Amino acid sequence: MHAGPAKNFQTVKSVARRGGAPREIKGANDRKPREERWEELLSAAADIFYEKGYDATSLQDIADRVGILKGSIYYYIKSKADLRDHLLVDVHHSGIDMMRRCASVEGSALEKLESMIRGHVDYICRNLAKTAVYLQELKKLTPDERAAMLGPNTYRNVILDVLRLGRDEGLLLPELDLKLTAQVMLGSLNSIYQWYQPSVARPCAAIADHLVGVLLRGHATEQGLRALSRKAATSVAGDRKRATRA
Amino acid sequence: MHAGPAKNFQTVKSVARRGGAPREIKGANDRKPREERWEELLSAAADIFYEKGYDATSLQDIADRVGILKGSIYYYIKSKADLRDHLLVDVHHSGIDMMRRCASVEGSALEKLESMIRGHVDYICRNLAKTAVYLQELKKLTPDERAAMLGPNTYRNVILDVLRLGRDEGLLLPELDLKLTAQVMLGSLNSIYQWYQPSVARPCAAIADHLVGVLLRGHATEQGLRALSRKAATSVAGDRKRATRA
DNA sequence: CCTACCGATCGGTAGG
DNA sequence: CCTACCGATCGGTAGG
Repeated sequence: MHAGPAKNFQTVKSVARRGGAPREIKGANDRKPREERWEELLSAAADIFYEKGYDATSLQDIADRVGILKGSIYYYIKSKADLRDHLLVDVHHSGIDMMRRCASVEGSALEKLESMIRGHVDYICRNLAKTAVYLQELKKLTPDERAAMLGPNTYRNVILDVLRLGRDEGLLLPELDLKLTAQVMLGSLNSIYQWYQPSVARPCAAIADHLVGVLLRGHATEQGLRALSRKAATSVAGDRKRATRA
Repeated sequence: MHAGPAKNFQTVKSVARRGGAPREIKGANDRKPREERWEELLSAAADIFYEKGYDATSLQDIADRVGILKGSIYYYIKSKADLRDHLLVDVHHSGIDMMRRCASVEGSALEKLESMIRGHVDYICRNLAKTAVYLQELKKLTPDERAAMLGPNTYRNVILDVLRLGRDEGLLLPELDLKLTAQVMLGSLNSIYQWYQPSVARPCAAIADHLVGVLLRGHATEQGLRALSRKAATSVAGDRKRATRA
């Protein structure tokens, strides 16, 4: 299943300890620092949860991948759900932070939106396993559990704030239901994890470009699109101009 | 493989036949006809798979909901996976059929596209549990398993065909990568199952309207949008015109 | 982190 | 469809 060193080196250890000699005799098989092992556990858990799903993953699977015994995992966690919750909280906060930074770039609401789209697509592609676990397992929690675990901040609200700004600036179509818009935008971006697979042929940036184009054209006013195309050569509106010329 | 349960209804039948008397002595506790029970099983399975996920659902859960013993489920299926596969195949074929019918409406590619969007949104909202199970469990299969179970036809290809038509008609932006476009469109529509919950406040049709608007504006040429707005008073392009005027 | 272990539950089956 | 059952595995724990 995985090629690693032999796993039961305990006897050697106790012998070495009793002898008074430094216990790092076996080098490669030595215990790792707590923090390091913990990171290994989190990342192995994310990978296997991604491959098989949380429920179908046993602690045995995770222990095997990391190279310890199943029971030893309880040296680090209190329950299987505990391991999952650590992942959810980590992903949530790092993702929301990223989204916030993107929302705070200088420029119009459309430029903020473009930055958020690129940031989110990039984040998902770079953290496929963790994002997938996050999105899939979050749905199984009740709203109360979710709020207790992650706090009141949501991706949807970060997007919604920028949408409201854009509407006030006259850059977004006035007939849009902004809450629905935020939900659909977020869903469209999130759905990437369902089909994306790292590939040279279609890099992550190409997907981001595509989504920026479709979503901005889909929601912005003519005025908004013109303002955007006046600015950047790399922007969507720019792409559209170029394509139209060709 | 998926044409309903095997047809060996043995014991009870033969007893009834042999005795000649009607076997409906116990009234409330009576066995239901095989087909009826089978439908109950499929629908209970879909609901519970949706609530807890396939892996976290035990056959005991399903048996309890239907009111039979766990072991008795094997009168209808050969394995737990068998039950899931029946659901996947059913949803796939009924969904693809619906999509095909939408794609064959008279009119331009944009009108076909609008019909497909409405049809798919409606299908998801009306079959939330089954769709969710379909989308979630399908991802866990290898491409080979998927092809063996569902055949070569995919949602993505039905959409792709219409997109190619639209590009040839000059109704879609020429710079679009159509395969990527089909994938993203499908993902955007599918993501509805992640957050939709039946509600009077925001009916399914409002979501469909929104997506038709965003997706058509996001992908169509000016010419395509104008042609569409010339036709229907309820179309998106019409909405945009009205909004711009306001 | 390992040893050694437990109760509960799981999918599944033989036979009627 | 029920009775009666099984081997395997699961999450988890006491104690070092």
